[in-house]
Amino acid sequence: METAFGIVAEPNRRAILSLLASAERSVSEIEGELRMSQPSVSKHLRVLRDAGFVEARVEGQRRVYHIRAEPLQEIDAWLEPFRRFWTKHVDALEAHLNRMEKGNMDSRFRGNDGGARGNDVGECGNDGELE
Amino acid sequence: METAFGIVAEPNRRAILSLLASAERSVSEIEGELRMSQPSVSKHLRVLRDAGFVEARVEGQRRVYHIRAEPLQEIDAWLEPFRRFWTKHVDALEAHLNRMEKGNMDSRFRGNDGGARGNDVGECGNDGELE
DNA sequence: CAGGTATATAACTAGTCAAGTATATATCCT
DNA sequence: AGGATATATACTTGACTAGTTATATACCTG
Repeated sequence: METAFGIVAEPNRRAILSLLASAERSVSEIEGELRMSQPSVSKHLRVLRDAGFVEARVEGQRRVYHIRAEPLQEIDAWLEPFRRFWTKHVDALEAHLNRMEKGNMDSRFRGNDGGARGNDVGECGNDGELE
Repeated sequence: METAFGIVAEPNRRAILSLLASAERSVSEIEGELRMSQPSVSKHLRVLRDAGFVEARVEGQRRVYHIRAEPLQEIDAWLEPFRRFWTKHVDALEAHLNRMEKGNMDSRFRGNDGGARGNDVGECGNDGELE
């Protein structure tokens, strides 16, 4: 499965990515934390690396793997046309914004108020329902 | 493949979803626009329906399918811990926020500064998965 | 009711893929 | 150098899955 979606379809691969999301790790660390066999980890990492999800830094005899953004962004981008299906209602929006901003804004951005960006909004009447 | 990711890994399924993102359609309409065989479309729709991605409304002899948000939101939520990898830089952040807010912010939220929300992050959302 | 249209399902087939076992390569340590 | 540690790869096997063909079901129209 060549596409980013196919790569991420594998549960162990998602587990590896989630693990690396918090901090980079070596193969054996992943092996230990996820309770998978070493060849399995290596093979998944190979797939992830080929697809650009992760990158390895050689450090002695270990390879330390870390996340690369691009393929994940691709998935994020694909979701775009669908977001209107859950950002229509206020509470859903708020929840989503909470999720979005949580832990991402560093102080550099705090002054830049998040709400007032000047883009075309029009109304929020959510008319675009299909029919 | 039970998980939302597995469902979306199939290219034809993504094509169907993308099609339905713009407007609901009947089976034969999908069949025509995507150039796939009717049984194939029906089978994919069955999978998508079972997984909650779409819902069918019976209309005469046609079944009109439309998007349901939940499973897609689930994928969106999974991406959360990774967004920091591309929202670190200003322009990327701005672009992302633009995408997020466009058409979604109503006046109720304009005053609410975006950066200060405080809730816990925890770590990787769904580890206990493997098998 | 008959014939046509729209959609769903069944059975089979071929391709894909993940896990396991065994082995190869590379680096560290003494 | 030699042994231990860390990681990668080869090969096989079993499971799953998408597509096709054929058929079933439901609805609609005259």
